[in-house]
Amino acid sequence: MEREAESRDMDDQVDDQVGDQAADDWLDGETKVVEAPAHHGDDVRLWLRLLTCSTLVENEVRRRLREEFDSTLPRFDLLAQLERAHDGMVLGELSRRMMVSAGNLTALVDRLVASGHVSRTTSPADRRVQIIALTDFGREWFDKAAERHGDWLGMLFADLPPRERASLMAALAKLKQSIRRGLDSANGAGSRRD
Amino acid sequence: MEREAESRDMDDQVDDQVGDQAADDWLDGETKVVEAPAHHGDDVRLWLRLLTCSTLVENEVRRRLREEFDSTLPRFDLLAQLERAHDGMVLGELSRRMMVSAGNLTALVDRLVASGHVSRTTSPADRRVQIIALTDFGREWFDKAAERHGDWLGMLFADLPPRERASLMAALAKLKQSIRRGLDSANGAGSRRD
DNA sequence: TCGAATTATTTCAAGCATAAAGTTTCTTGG
DNA sequence: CCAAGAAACTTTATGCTTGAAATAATTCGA
Repeated sequence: MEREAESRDMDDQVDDQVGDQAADDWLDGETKVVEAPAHHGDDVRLWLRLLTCSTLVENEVRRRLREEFDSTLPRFDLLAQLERAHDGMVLGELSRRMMVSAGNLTALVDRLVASGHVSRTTSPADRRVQIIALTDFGREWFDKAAERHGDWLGMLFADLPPRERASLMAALAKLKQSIRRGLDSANGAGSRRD
Repeated sequence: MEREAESRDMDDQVDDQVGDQAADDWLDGETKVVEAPAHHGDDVRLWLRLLTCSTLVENEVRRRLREEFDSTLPRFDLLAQLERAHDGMVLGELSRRMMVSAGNLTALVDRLVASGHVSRTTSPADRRVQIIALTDFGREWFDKAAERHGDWLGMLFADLPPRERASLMAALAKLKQSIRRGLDSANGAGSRRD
């Protein structure tokens, strides 16, 4: 078995000696010999490193939102999605973009309506549809928070050399493509529009 | 204000025309002129891209853990931490490694004790301390789950070209360093041992 | 047209996560 | 020795998150 429990924080101290031996255990074109338990050690390490970085950033952003704005990341995220949609956005679309379940949003939107940041309107065309939109107050609030949000990220990423930054952006784009393809092939090859 | 609400999913379609004009608004070595609201557009884009990737992976791993093992990511994470600690691990250490609050773990450990995956023992040396350890059953379970976990990641990352993979690993290491430094300088410069 | 299927959202139960306050136990300085 | 303080953990209140089931509205086919 693979030992993958390297503490998410120690991943750069861990000795990387897995050595992909699982080239391909095929005798001919049809018979697989050993059902080789390919280790995927590199994959796990990559994932843990990615996860560590996003957790660190996420926790800091959460902390700051709470301390400076007495708010939360989901609230900020939702307003951020709405910020460009000047005519509001349908709840389902919000759900897809934020990659969270619709059931989740019901309560979140409730709270944001209660605090005056967004409005919720039933679509006249289709009475099933809820349209969520920023209020003026919500927009003002978001503008302030977004500026600080940028500052925090700037601070966190300040020591990343430009070279690494560029290659990170490029590699993450490739990674995302790979993930999407992986999701498509594994699960139904249904149309991915999100 | 910066417009940063590019849907986390559309970030590679978005036209990147921010154009870092905020070089440095200094007249001499002492006086900052405009308190320039540096946009940090690149920082935000980098963050959103990172976040999208980890959310996609995380959601898929959660889904699979639930469907194939009727389990959750926090449960898996906790067992993964324990897997290497053959004499168990103190709850506080677990909390630090998993980057979650201790209060959170109390209930999570309760459930894992109830399901027979881990044991919880009060340290004889210090009766405040709780030692959490894998049971045999927990270890067997984890071994199976970890193998599948590796498979899933292998599938998701399969289409990532080796070149990008290498530069991603390297760049993420740098990124993590930058984040850590950012956290240290912003908040207290207290000793970071985690 | 009318009933079945589909779509959009809400409700529900359970689990995850946090910060702040509380409890128990240890440590330490006087 | 013994209080003050620190440390490890738990409790509490609140919010986020999910999947599954329920509800309501629309669409579509016969």
